[in-house]
Amino acid sequence: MGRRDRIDRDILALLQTDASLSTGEIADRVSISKTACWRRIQQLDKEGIIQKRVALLNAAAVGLPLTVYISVRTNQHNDRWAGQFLQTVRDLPEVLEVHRMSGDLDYLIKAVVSDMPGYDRLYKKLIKADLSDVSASFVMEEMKYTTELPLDSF
Amino acid sequence: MGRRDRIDRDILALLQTDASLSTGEIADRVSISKTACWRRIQQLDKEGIIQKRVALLNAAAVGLPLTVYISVRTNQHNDRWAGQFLQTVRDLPEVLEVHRMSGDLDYLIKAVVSDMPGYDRLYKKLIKADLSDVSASFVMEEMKYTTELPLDSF
DNA sequence: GCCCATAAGAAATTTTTTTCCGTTTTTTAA
DNA sequence: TTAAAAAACGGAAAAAAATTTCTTATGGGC
Repeated sequence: MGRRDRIDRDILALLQTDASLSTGEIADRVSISKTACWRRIQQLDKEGIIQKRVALLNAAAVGLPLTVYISVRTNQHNDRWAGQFLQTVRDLPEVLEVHRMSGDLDYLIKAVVSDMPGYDRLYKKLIKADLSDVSASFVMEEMKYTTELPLDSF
Repeated sequence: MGRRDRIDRDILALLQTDASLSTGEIADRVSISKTACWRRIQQLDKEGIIQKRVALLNAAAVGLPLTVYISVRTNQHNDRWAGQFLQTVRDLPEVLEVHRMSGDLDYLIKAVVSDMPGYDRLYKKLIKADLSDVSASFVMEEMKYTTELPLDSF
C-alpha cells in the first residue's frame, strides 16, 4: 500500500506549495505517467496523509490585519471546565488555533482580529470562560508563514 | 471590480474549507451560473484575496508529531543581526512561522519536529544566530487548528 | 425610449479527470 | 534462482470539468 518513496514525497511537496496543479503537470514534474500519478494522489488522500486542500486568504485583505497570541492560565483543571473552554474557543471563528501547552502557561491561542477594539471584543468573550490569567502579545510583523511541512522524515 | 458582496464571501468561505470543489459545485451552492462563479473566483485570485491553494498534510503521518513554540529574546537590535536571523529561520524548513512580537519577547517561532532529539537539533541550529534567550513550550494537544478566516468584516 | 456599460447565461472548445485494459515491475516463497 | 502472485505502470478512450467565446439581458444616464 503505502510506499513512501521519493515520488510520493515529491508529489506531496508539490501539492503543499500549489494544490491547483493538474495531475498531468505533477506527473510531468515527478516523471511518471498521468495515471500513475493520479493513483498515488488518490492513495495519499485515502490514507489521510493529505488532510485537505484549502484556499489561503490574505488576512489583511479580508479585514483582519491584526494577529494576536493569547496566553491563558487557569486554576480550573477539571473536565467540566475543560469541555466548556474547548466549546467556547471552537465556536469563536476569530480563534484559529488553540494548543494545550507544556510549561508554565496552560493554553496558547492564535487569533485574528480587525483592530484593538476587535481584540477587546474577543477578550471579553474569552474571559467569560473563567480564565485566571489572560495575556496578549500582538504580532508586529509576520516574518515567515507557511503550511508546508518538511518531508525529510517521511 | 471588487464587489465584496455576500456571494464573494460565500465563495471564499467554501474555498477556505475545500479548495477541491469544482466551479460548478460552488456555483450551485451560491446560486449563480458556472460562468459567473468562475469569473468571480478569477477576480479573487487576481486581486490576491485568494493567496494560494495548498494541500494540508497530516503532520504526525509525515513523521512530525511534535509542535513547539519557541520564544526568542535578543539584545542585538541592529539591521545586520535581524537580516541574519531572518535568513536563518527562512532557511529552516521545520520552522513554519516566525513573528516579531509586541511585549516582552522579541520573536515567537512555531516549528514542527519528529521528537525531542529533533528539537535539540533545531535548537542548536537556532542558537548559532546569537540569541540571548530561547525558551521552548511544547504542544501537548492541538485543540483547534484552522486556516479559515472569519469573513464577517469582509 | 435609446445608447452604453456591465453582468449573466448558453454553447463551444480545451483541458483535466477518471476508467479500462494490457504490460511491466516488484515481491514472495518455493 | 525462478515462478507465481501482487502491485504498480503507461497509453488510450470516455467522462467530467474548466475555460473561452458569443449572445442576451439588465440597469443607469441622457
